[in-house]
Amino acid sequence: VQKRSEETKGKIIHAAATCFSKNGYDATGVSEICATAGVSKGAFYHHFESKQAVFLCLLEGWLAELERDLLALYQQDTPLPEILSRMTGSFQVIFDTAGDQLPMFLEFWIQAWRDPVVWSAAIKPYRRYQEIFAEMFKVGISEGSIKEDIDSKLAARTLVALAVGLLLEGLMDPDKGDWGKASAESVRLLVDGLKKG
Amino acid sequence: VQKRSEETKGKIIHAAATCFSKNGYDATGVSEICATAGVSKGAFYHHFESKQAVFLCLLEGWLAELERDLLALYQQDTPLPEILSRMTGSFQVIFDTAGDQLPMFLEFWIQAWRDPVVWSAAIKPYRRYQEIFAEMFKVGISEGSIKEDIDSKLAARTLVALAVGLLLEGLMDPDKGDWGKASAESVRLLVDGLKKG
Amino acid sequence: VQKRSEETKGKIIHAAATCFSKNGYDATGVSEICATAGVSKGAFYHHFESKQAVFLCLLEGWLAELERDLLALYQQDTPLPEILSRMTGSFQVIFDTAGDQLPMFLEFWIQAWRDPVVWSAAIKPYRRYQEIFAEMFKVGISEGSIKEDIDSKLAARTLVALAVGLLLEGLMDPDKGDWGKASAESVRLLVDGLKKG
Amino acid sequence: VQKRSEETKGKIIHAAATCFSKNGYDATGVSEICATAGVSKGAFYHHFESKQAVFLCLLEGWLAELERDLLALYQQDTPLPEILSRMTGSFQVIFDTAGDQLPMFLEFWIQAWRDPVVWSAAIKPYRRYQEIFAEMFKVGISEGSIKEDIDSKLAARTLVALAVGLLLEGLMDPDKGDWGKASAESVRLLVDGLKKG
DNA sequence: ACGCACGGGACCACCCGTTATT
DNA sequence: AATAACGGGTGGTCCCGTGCGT
Repeated sequence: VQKRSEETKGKIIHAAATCFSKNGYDATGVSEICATAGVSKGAFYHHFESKQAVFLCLLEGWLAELERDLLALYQQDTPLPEILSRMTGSFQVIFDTAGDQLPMFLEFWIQAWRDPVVWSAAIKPYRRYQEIFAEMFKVGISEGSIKEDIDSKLAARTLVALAVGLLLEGLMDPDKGDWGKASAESVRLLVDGLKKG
Repeated sequence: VQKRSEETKGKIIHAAATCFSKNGYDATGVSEICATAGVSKGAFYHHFESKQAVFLCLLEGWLAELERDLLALYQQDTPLPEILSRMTGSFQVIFDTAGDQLPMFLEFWIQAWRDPVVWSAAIKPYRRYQEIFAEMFKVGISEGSIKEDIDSKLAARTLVALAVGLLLEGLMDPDKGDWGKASAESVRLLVDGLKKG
Repeated sequence: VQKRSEETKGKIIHAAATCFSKNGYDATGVSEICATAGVSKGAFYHHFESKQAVFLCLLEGWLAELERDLLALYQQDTPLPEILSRMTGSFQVIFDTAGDQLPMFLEFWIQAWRDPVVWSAAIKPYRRYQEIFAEMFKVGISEGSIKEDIDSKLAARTLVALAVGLLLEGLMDPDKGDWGKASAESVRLLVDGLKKG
Repeated sequence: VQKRSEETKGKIIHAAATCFSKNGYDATGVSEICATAGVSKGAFYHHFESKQAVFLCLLEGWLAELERDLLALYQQDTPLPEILSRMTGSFQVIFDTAGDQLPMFLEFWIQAWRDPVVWSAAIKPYRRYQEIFAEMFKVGISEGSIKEDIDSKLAARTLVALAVGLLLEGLMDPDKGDWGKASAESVRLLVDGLKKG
């Protein structure tokens, strides 16, 4: 079977995520990944063309998961403020569970800025997130929970940017215990200003 | 004289900024910096202890400049919304003038996350920025331009995070012509929600 | 097979011995070793962790061989003076065959003085040699060929020190033709003083 | 005046001795010597042509001192065994006072083996030491304290070699407290074998 | 007599990717 | 499918010595 093969590939991907998170893309060597995964270089280059290929694989998985989560939120039949509240409520959870892989986010960003291949793989999903939120705000306006004079696209853009900014701040701040709560409050501060009444 | 020395050091710093911005810290070689600066490796290591030392030097200069600009804004005797409006108005200018060095910002952040030395050099000024903005908001509340029930610290934190997020977005977006304007609008969206009446 | 591997490793070790002997440990570059061995740097660092690792490998091999030879002498059932005589008789042979690698001995010593790792690798066997000789002298006393009032440990220590001193002298003296004979005479001079009657 | 000049030169020489002893000739950088001496490289290269020049200067000083001490012993009007006894008695003193510079001895030896310039500077004095001792033994024979059938040259050579060997052993042994005494005993063991009666 | 800035060249370690081998 | 050996090249650091200036 090729079950064994899939397993090896999984180990490599997992190891790569760990290494990239810990030391960054550039500073991580292929040998290091192999050692962490417990496989040989031959195995690595059998499954992936290059170091970048693993990185892209990682990126795609991350983006797909993010979009899935987002769409799950969107399709619920709930008022927008409630949705955002839930979302922010899950910030701390995100941090606690996937906190180790969070530095990867920065790594993705920086590589995307430099490498056109990574860029095009990252920018499209990113735009889609903005569109999803814009759609949410539109619904919010039509359902009367958001002020009518708000530009839904601008609001979406702002919200996403704020989230990104808060994420970066969370990276720097060692006080991760409070990060989720504080971030939720920040988002609420923004959203409160958009709410009607 | 040691005028020559200062000149050489300046050339190195400038070259390093260029290279780091273009290729990132890790991918930039010392030889590359030297070649760009037009100096020898001997000269480089005469002025700096290591590659990291140049990086730190760059970071400190950047942070100092930022703080200077911020304090200049703060000390003006103007209503807060007007101050923020001016600030956002200068966003586009920043992008046009120092746009090439903006990737350095990300580089700073990522290195700060990894290296404790860089971190402690970056985190203090960052906290100071937050405090400056918090002070601004306090003044805004007392002068009656900001809602009384706003937590000034939270507002400051949110504003800075938003700025950081917008900056990152600007990096990704090739359409830099509109970035300044769009960012200004985002900030206004946030601030409008905080304004009284 | 891994026969090829063993061969490469052997070539590297041999080349390293040559280079260290000729130019010394510090002055020998890894590239030089590789060039002499006819292998690439990749191969070198595949087989050894560092330059020091090859050195230690060399040292261990040398010490092991020495101990083997010594024990072979010890286990013969012959009167002590005869044993020593044979040993000194082989001095010249040593010089002629392994003469080129003799400078390594000094290199070992100096590195052992400086580096604790090398030191602990060298000092134990060295002490063992002293013990072996001490044992020999004890046997010599009990068999009546050595004066009874001789301290066997002191005699062993003195003999080893003399051998070391003669080795160093041999390094300096370009007149290697006579070195073996002269050294044998020196040792006999010492031993004669210890013999009974 | 050039008193200042001499002072600087002295500082450099002293610093070089310290550095060479601590890290060895090859591993010691000129900058390191300068830093230790508290002078600039300009000063260094004003007084010495190269790193080797300082080394040679050091070597010559050392050899001259040694010869002076030896001749002082020789010219005393004392029986040989007494002279040797005194000499060995001063072993421990040597170790305690000049112990730090003792590694220089090894450094001298190894450099002498490699560099003809150093070699010729070192070999002549070394031979002279042997001759001095040979002369001593001759006197010892004629005064009746040494066996008549002893070859004075061989005895001298053996004695010097033993001293050298003991010196090297002292380098390796961390237990320097006992080294002087033990060495004295070793020399006595050899000399006792040469004494008449 | 001495100080500082500098030149250019090496060295060790390591890294990415490939080939021989199983 | 996976291993181990290998190739060649780069990277940061440091070093010896020079030359200008005082």
